[in-house]
Amino acid sequence: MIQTSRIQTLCEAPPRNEADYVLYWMQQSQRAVFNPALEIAVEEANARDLPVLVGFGLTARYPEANARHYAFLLQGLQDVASRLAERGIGFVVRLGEPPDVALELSRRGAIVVCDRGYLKPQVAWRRTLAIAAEVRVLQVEGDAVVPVEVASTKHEFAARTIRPKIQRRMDEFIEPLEPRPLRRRWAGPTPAGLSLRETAPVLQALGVDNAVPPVKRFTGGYGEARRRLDAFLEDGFSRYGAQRGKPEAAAASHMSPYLHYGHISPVEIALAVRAAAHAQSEDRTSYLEELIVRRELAINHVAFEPAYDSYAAVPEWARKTLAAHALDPRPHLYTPDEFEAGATHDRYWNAAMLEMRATGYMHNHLRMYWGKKVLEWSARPEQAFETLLRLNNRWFLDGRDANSFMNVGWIFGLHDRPWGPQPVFGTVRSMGRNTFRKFDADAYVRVVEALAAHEGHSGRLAAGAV
DNA sequence: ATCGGCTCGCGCAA
DNA sequence: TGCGCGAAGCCGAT
Repeated sequence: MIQTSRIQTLCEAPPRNEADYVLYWMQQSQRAVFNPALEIAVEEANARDLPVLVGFGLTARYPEANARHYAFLLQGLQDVASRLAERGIGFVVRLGEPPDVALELSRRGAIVVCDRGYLKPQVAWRRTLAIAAEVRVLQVEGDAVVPVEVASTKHEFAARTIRPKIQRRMDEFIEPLEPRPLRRRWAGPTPAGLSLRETAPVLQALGVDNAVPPVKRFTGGYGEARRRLDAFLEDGFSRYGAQRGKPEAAAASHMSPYLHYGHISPVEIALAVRAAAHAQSEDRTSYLEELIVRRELAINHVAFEPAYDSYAAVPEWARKTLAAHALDPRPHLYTPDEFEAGATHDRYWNAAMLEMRATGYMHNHLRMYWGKKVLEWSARPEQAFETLLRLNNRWFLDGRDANSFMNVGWIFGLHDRPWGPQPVFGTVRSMGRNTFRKFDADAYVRVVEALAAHEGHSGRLAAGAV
């Protein structure tokens, strides 16, 4: 049963009688497993004795998109292609603006089903289609556990304000989703589209920024996401409680890039975590807190704060105190390029930057330290915000996510409380060397050097003064 | 090693 | 209107 609160009608036009298929316009939920939009499309098709066609619009014009992001995305689409073929569902990927691709394919469709995204470009795409479409368009929200407006109808101030609202409702939404039997398999020729057999020619055709190369550390797609999840639950989860604060221990599940591209459903992860055999109940609780409460606080932030991608999204108390300290002397001052090059005096900070550049990932706790230092070592907080957002969105596989905007905002006080005043930070929380009391920072540097070498980065980190 | 103070605003109890 | 409390802070006193 798919909860009706996951479904919204974006275009009220009647379904088309003379149609060849039901179209699922896939953009956010890039998976063929545990995808409620896909299952709704199957139900709609079965009701009309039609096959299902899944269409995906691939644009190189998405803000800040680069070869790293697209290689991962295309691996995910390869996984989608093989699973849909097995299930007898048609699949076409076309170059173009997603709503244009969807509109074109909708002309032979009885209805259109799409998934939901929360960022401004994703919302705009769906609005564009909804205005132009000549058939009914249904949106199915499959990448949040609790649909955004069910959790809250306003911008939440902090985790503690949204937590009870989510916890009250989440059990209704943590339910299995079985694939529906398909009445009619896709039989005709597949509409013209890109071949996904090889990703390199597609990257070439897209002409995306090659300065940020693909990574070996993470391979995209549902199959890979599920394999990692199972390995984590078998092995890592038993160490999660004790080790999760330790970036050098690799005790994390690394689901964030997969969640960002919709390669795996958060509901599927939540079910698996609840069922995990060797887990302590505390570990389950803290994992679900991050997966659901924290992640959906980020979704609430981008859904209800239109300025989420600018410094204006930082709460007023924090902007005031940072402004009052804008002229404080900075003991170290770097340009955005120096940050990006990992050329600071701080060896541990540089290691974090190298992990990000070389592998597209950074441990959560280090993301905080790393970000707080960019605030501390930039000439102005507004500039630090821009630097952080750019680095996040450029190098992280999970960049350009709702979480990216929340994490950057948190550095400046978003969803946080004030603390005793410090230079530069004012009453915004600062972070310093205490961070490294909690884990073996030198071991972390060695881990990063090994990971970077595996990605083809030569040489060791410069010694640095710290 | 541990503890209190620093400081703001939401949301609930009253 | 008062009060408890919050993403993992820092500093100084004991």
